[in-house]
Amino acid sequence: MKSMQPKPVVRQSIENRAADSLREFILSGRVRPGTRLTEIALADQIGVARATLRTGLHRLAGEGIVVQIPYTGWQVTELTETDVWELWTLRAGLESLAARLAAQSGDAPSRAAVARAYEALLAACAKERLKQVNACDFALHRSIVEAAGHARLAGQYRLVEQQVRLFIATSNTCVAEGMDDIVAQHRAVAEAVLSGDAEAAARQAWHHNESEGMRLVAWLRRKAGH
Amino acid sequence: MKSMQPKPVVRQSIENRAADSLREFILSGRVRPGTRLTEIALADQIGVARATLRTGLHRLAGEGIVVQIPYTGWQVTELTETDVWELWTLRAGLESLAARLAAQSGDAPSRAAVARAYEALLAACAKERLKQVNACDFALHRSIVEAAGHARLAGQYRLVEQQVRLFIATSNTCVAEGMDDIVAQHRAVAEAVLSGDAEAAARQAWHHNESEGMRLVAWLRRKAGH
DNA sequence: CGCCGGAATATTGTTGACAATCGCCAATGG
DNA sequence: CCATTGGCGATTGTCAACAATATTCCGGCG
Repeated sequence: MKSMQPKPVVRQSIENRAADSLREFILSGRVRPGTRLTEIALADQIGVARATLRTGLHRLAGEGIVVQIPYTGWQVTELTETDVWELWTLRAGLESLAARLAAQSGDAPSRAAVARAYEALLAACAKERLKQVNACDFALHRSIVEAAGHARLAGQYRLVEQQVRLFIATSNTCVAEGMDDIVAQHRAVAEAVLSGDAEAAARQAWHHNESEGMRLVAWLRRKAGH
Repeated sequence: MKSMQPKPVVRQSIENRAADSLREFILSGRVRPGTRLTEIALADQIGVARATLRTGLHRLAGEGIVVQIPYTGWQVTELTETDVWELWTLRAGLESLAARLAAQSGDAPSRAAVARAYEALLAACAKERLKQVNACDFALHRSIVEAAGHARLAGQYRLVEQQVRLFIATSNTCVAEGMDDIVAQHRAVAEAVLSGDAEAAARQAWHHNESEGMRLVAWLRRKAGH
């Protein structure tokens, strides 16, 4: 009877809590790319010592979310057209590998998770709720990567995903071109993974991310040409 | 006239120097996997304050070289059979992508660097100096990744490479099965990259790393079976 | 002798104070 | 007027001290 017991205390250092709080804040898009963040202000805002906050910031710098400017401050990462190309090609490469591994050796529970994530995406598209579609889109990608059963791959993918989130939250773009397009692109990947077709899964995962990345790069170019 | 000017002063924070010193120490193989490292001892050894050293350790933890045990100490990462599989599959995936990009769009200087690195590997194999062969092997791989012109890919590859180095430095194994094998495996990759054949480059880079990884996993299994 | 509980020890986690650096602005000199 | 220099303020970088935690050790009891 779990409900008869008090909930276990979650142990997490203040340093890690600070990093998590900062990450959430920055990935929310509420602070613009290039914004200077100072340790004194942030430490005051989240209620920890400055040195504790530094640990968090160093961690986010390692994740590519902030950039350290020595003796000056920290900046929220700005993502250029080249950065977008890099993120989407890297995401394509990592996901392609994950889809291949998931198709080859994903176990029944992880396959079920992929199937559920795909169904959730379909349902969100049917309701045409863009925010929910976006969340389900990420969740499907993630479920495929988790289905690969490869911790390092999942860890590296998470770093890329965070930067993809940062870009989407701060760039005022809509990644997809329509609900039908979203469904079609993800169907090919999901079906290949679920049917165990490793080659097709790898190819479709690559293609989906690559084409999305090229679309975004083109969007950035048009935007820059105003 | 560069020689008419004093050499620029290299600015690097003590925190970063500490991280570099620690990384070099650990990757040298002079400390065994699983060894507990304490902040007090390390800080004393490298001559910085403990809090400064902590920053360095946190950085290495983010790179997967050490593991943080809260309130207890830090440990040099131990790499299991699963870890080896992960490292080599991930390295294969990243290098496959890099080789594809290098073959597609590597510029002339970076291609020349790949060619030089390959020639250096051939020369080292001809002399049968294993330590030099190993260094040239890493250098060739790196040159291909740099030729991709993709900073994030190169950054993520570096993290994998460090852990590969850690494994090799601490595992008492010889990765290759002979000079002829080394040459043959690397020739296929180098030639595909240099000839601009993206598909072949990707395929050969994957195959080389995958087969090497499988060999190591098999070696670990034999070793564990004693 | 083995187990358990409490205390001690050795460390890490957090904090605040001092040292170092950078950027900006004003003053000075050519 | 423009370029250079110096000073100051705002921050970051580093350090040492205190707080918190986990492990080890020791003593007592069954």
